[in-house]
Amino acid sequence: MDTTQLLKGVLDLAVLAVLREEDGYGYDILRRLRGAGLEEVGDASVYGTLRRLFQAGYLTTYVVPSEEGPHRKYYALNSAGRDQLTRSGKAWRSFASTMDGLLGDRGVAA
Amino acid sequence: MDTTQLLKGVLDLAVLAVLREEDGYGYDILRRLRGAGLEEVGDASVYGTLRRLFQAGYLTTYVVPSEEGPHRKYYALNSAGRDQLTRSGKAWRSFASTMDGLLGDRGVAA
DNA sequence: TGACGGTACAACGCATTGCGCGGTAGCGTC
DNA sequence: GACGCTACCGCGCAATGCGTTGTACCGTCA
Repeated sequence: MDTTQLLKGVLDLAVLAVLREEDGYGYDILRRLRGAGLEEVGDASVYGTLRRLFQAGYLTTYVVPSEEGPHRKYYALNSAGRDQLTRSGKAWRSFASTMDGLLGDRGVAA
Repeated sequence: MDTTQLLKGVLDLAVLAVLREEDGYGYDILRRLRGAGLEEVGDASVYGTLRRLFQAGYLTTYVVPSEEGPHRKYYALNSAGRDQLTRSGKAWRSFASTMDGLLGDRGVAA
């Protein structure tokens, strides 16, 4: 099972979705994603995605020094990010239902 | 909407699913995929995927000369291909439901 | 004190894979 | 005989997730 390829193009959406609930920093987001079921996400993927989303203008960021470890770079959704989350969410649902149609109503694995 | 990245890792599954119903040749599969909703699939992607799946041992192939055009290279699922279709289908459903969970039960776009 | 482990971030290069573009070729039509 | 549809393929590009390595902060425990 290679979740790697399935993640392509959806990790952005997953990160945006996780940030919708609450600001977060990389390491934290990584754990939230894994906790949600995406257990095979690599840390480098999350950090890279965050930088990409930030550069695309979907996130704001601020550094919070921690007294119990290294500093934490928090990321937060801005309005462009929320728009993007809505758009990507719609695209995902549409795509997913197309795939479900292709796989057959009775289910491939049934 | 960039379906390109969403397709990554799912085109294999889509092609296998289309072939489950009936043998097909590249150009035909392309039209079936587009008809099913994957309208932005490029022809090169389909031909490449078919070659990859064949090389992986999931497909058998045979050439049928056509009297109304160039020859057609048909592809058919073998038992390994059907197994793979089942596995990939399960992986897809599991992944999709994880994503749906992340997007929230009430829906992002609601 | 210093070795270890957990937290936290980032850079580098690799592998996969979908796509655009161009090319070859058979066939019918006008 | 130029065009257009069918049908297939090769080449190089771009996007993106990942493994690895490196940096650095902190507490614990020997």
